[in-house]
Parts: sequence; structure tokens; C-alpha cells
Amino acid sequence: MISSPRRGKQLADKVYQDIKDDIFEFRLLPGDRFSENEMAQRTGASRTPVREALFRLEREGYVEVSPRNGWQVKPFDFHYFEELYDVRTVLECAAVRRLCELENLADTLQPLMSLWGVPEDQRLRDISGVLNLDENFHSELVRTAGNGEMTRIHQNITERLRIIRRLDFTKRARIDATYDEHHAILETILHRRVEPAQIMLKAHIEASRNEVRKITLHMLYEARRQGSGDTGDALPAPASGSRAGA
Amino acid sequence: MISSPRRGKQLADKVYQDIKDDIFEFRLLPGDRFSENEMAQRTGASRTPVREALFRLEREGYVEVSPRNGWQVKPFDFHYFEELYDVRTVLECAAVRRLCELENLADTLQPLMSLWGVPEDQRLRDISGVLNLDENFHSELVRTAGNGEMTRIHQNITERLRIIRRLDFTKRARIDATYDEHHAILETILHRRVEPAQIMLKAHIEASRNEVRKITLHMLYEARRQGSGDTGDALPAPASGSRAGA
DNA sequence: GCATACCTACTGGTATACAACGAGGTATGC
DNA sequence: GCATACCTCGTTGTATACCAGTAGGTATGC
Repeated sequence: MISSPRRGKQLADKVYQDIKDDIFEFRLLPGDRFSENEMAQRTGASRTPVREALFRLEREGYVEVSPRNGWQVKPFDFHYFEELYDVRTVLECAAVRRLCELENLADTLQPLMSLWGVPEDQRLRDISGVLNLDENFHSELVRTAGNGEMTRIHQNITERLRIIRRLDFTKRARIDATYDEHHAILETILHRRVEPAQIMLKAHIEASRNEVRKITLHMLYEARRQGSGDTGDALPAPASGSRAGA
Repeated sequence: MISSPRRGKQLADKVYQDIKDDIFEFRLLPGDRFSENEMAQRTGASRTPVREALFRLEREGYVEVSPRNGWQVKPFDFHYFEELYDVRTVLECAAVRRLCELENLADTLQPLMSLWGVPEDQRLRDISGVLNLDENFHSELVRTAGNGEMTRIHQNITERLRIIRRLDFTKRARIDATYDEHHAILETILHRRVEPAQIMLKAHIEASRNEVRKITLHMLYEARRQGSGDTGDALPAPASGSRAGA
């Protein structure tokens, strides 16, 4: 939308995006530690914009700082992801309710319907493409409900969950299921059947959550092994029995 | 909990709180413009921690920056507040549902019950005190439900709504109503009657929202008149019919 | 060999200096 | 009188210099 009006903060924004990408692409692994100077060199900027970027990332839950002891990428906290999934479910169910109460429901839902109602042979088979599409489905569901603030919060949660969802979606089994379930949910909303739609949505999210539950640990160790591997305290040691907490 | 471990960012934190207080206490009015240097002088710090504080406030929705043109306190946007109220309702209703499904419900709710179940003659009459208490009721309701992330989001929304709720609560009529309604809601939750409790909670929030709807504009102009009054573009002109958007 | 105390190197926190850009006033041409 | 071009000043954006505190290695005493 807005393109030219805001030119400021070019560097800080770029650094922010760079670091975020590094995290999402597992060039920076959960638990990795780094200093501001290090990151400044890495990005070619000075400490000032780097710090600004890091503070933003900190507030968004991706990194954390120990006052005089450096920064680190936040280690995976599965309990935390579970909570995020719960909040996501709550928000999307609320969106479904609001959608079912809309006047011009059919028109509003038309774009989504045409996307997910395609016949089987026209479905997208690309895995990461479907991941994007799936994210888009849920985001649009909420956005269409019309509450801007709710949309913003949901978007934020989606982003935070993206990093683990990237570890999933290797098996295409869920691709067809995703199409089917999305389509069914939309149909049910179209018939203004609030509770059935909510139940289906919950089950759909639950399925995705379960996939993630199964796969994350294994994939993460994989990603670690392929990474630089110079950090020793990134995660609770892999089954070495030296977990500190319970 | 943690007290000594994190000593850093003392200044930035202080400045953040100072500015936030200024906004909440209407020493800085919605629409007021200021520069970083100005704020640095005002707080006695240098620009660096001031900027950090301002960025935090920006992300939280209290101020906004025009790239090379200074900062301003975000003007009131009542549509935005409406949206926040909606999200708040969604979250609290979800919390009620989760509470009703808790095992040791009676124990969990005990603290809240003893607070709001007091006989009439022991009720707090102090107006701003009740505002705090009311906020606390809703926060605790969500917190008790057990989802940390949901609690954090709700807390953030509560804070953002606080600034307009401060303009309300001048009439004590709602004080008794608040006590009565809170107590009734808790009782209903205790009996695990999900939907009735949610309906009551919605109505309760709606009442508060309606109070705020009636009173804000008048009170805000009042606050403005008492303030410095050196800004001309703080608000949509009072009924001059020059609203830009629809 | 071990514990302890010191010391160094590096960390983030803060202040300041410099650069680039924009808004708004002012002068100028008509 | 009015429009336009320019120029100045103030703004944020960025880089750098300085400060304070901590962790961890090292040397020393036992």
C-alpha cells in the first residue's frame, strides 16, 4: 500500500528483517548466543540500528538479552508454543462466530471459497507453497471478520508459530486433508452453523498441532547438526539425561 | 520474583515509565507533538534511552513517529478502542470457558471470591481504587485460566484501554453494580455454567464500554482545556464536520 | 592439587557527534 | 497580491566514543 512516504529507518528495518530471516532459516539456531558488535559486523551496520532491530525482535519474542552478557536466540519452549496454539484457536473461533453473523457473508467469503474449493487436480502440490496458503487461509479468516486489532494479534501469533511449522509439512499426506478441511469449514460457515464450524476448525488446528508436536525435536536436532554447531547450550541436551529442570 | 539479576536499562526503563505516566496523567495529550531532544531534556537522559523508550511506546500503540518530522502522542481513535473492547471480551470469555473446565475450581477462584463477595458495608468506595480493583478482577480472571500468552495479550489490551477508562468512573453508580456483577459472574463460574457466565461477563463489559462511550469526548476536551493547549491538530475538530475518513 | 582472589577482556548501557532529509519561512519574479 | 523557488533550521537516522559491570581465565597461596 504505502510505498514512498516512509523512507526512514532503512538500515534498522533491513537489519531487523535480516536477523529475522536468519532465525527463520535456521542460520541462527535457538539458543545461539551473539553480541551486538558481532551482529553489527555481520550486517554491516553500526550498533545503533542493530540494537533497535534486536529490541523489536526481543519484544516479539524471538531473542532475549542478559544485561551485560550478550544476546541469544530464544530457545524453543514447547509449552509456550502450546499456549500460542490455544490463543490462535480462541481468536479464530471468535472470528468464525463473527463471520457467521455477517450480512453479506457469501460475498465476503467468495475469495476464500474460490481458493479452497478447487477440484483435486487443480490443487497446489508444492509443500512450502501449501504452508503459505494454509497460513493465508487462517489469516484471511480472521481478517475477514473485520477486527483490525484481532487481526494484528493473530498475525503476530502466526509469525511466531511459523518457525516450528516450517519443520513440519514434509509429508504430503496433510496437503489433501488441508484442502478438504478448509473447504468444509468454509461451507459450514456459509451455512451459518457456528458451533459445527468452530468444532471443525478446532480439530483442524489440533491436527496441525499434533503434526508439529511429533516432528519438532527430531527436525531441530537435524537442523542443529547441519548448522555451525559451535554452541553447546542451545537446547536441553539430546537425551543425555542432564536436564536441569523437571 | 527476579530483582537483582537484571540491572541494565535502568534509564531507558525509567524514561519509558515517565513518558507513559505523562500520557496516562494527561500531561501529554493525544495529538501532542514533541521531538526526541525535547523529551531528552524533559527526562534528563540522552537521546539513546529516550529513543528506546519511544520505540517501545510506539509498538504498544501510544505514540507514533513521522520519519524526519518528530513524534506525537497517538490521537484518540474510538474505533480502535471499540476493537480492543471486542478482543478483550473474546479473551475473557475464553478464560471463563477454561475456568469452568478446571479441576480444583473452588480453590482457584477462592481469592477472587473473597475479594468480591464482601458484604456491602465493607466495599471499597474510593473511585480510582475501584478502577484498579476492576482491572484486577478481569486480569485475574484471565490469569487464573492459566495461559500465559493470553494473559500477556490481555494485559496489554487492558493497559491500552486504561487511558480512556480513567476518564470514566466519576459516578459512583457503577461501583455497587461492579461489585454485584463481579460476584454474580464468579458464582456462575463456580457452578460451571459456562454460557450464562459468558453472557453476564459480556453484558458487564458492555456496560463499562457504554459508560466510556458517553463520557470520553467531553472529558477529553476538558483535559485538553486544562492542558498546555499549544497543539491544534490533536483531535478530529469538535463537531466541525471535517472528518476525513468515512 | 585445590581453592581463592585478582585481573583482563568483552559485554551491553549511555552519551555524543555527524549525516541526510524535510518542512516551513522568506525572498524573488511576475 | 500571488505563486514559486530557494535556503535555513530542526528533525530523525546512523555512527562512534565512553562507561560500568560481569564472567571467566590465571596466578598465587596454601
